[in-house]
Amino acid sequence: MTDIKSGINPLFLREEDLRQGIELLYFAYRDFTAEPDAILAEYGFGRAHHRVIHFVGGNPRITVSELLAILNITKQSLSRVLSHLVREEFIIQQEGKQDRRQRLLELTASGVALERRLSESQRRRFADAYRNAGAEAVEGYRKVLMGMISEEDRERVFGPKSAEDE
Amino acid sequence: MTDIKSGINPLFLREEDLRQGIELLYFAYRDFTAEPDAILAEYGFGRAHHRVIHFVGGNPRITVSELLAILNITKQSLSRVLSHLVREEFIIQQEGKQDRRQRLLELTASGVALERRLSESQRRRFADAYRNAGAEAVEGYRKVLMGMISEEDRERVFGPKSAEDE
DNA sequence: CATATATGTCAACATGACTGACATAAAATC
DNA sequence: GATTTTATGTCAGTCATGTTGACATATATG
Repeated sequence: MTDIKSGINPLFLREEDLRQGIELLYFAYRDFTAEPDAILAEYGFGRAHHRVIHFVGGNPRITVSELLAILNITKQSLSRVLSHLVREEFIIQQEGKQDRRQRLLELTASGVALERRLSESQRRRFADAYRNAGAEAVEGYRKVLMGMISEEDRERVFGPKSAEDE
Repeated sequence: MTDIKSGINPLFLREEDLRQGIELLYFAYRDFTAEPDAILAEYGFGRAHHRVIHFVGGNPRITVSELLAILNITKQSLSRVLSHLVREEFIIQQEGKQDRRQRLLELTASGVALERRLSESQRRRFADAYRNAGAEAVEGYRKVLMGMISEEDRERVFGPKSAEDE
């Protein structure tokens, strides 16, 4: 099943290597969230807050529904962390001008500061790993993971470079 | 931050690219757990059960403390899922021969069957991504992620099995 | 005007982490 | 042989973050 398909079965498709790939992803993800988790705890925030801060930071004036589509959680789940972040003034909501039902989300100054602090930790980790692995390896990392994520996410998050709506 | 340290600052260390690397890891991890989660739900199991099944499957006769060290959770957390898996006969515990305090863990026949089913889903995903990306990219993927995980995990999980790159 | 959409809220529940305290059997050590 | 340490388990409570379902309100759209 892992094998016979095109007749060719490259070495890196051996079960053992696939298993290694799986575990690498598991451990890397775990280690990569550890440091931000510790920072967030200082503020009484959790990983869910981080995600919101990350994507609002990267997509200023994003709508609630766009954010929900990216995070792929229910509005009730988002509501808890988002209102928490708004209450503590890390995020502000502004009424949309074209569509006044929308609450456009943006980081406040403290939101930006926290976002920087959190992402710095992760960027450092990536920068180190990238530097040690080299440019070619980075390209490989991208290729493999890009092939693993759903087309939906790929288009939504990595596809567009053009500004749209609003 | 996107630092100047060795004087050289390769293109792939630009903040934008580091951010892409971070998001790739986030989305890949999420998508990669989705299918197993659905399978597990059939059995009334969750992601925590999957981890136990995975590492017991890959390390037959593992002790509880070794498993705890790999999973990096408390014994109380492990206890809940492990006893569940034992009760439903996906895992058996055998008294250690040298050390009779130990409960060596092993998958039962149904445990193996479930492990196969879960890992098949993830192996397929990896095999596809690997095949599309090519051998060189796979090597890059490994290099980057290996550099991102803690030394502890690297040694414990990837050390003894396969001698890793230079 | 009628309906669809964007957002929010209440309430209940599940999962999987955590801490802290305590229990038992067996191994290791004095 | 007595004591201490280790491997494991258990009770009880808490927290973060996900879920479903029902309902509310303002605004946009046909």
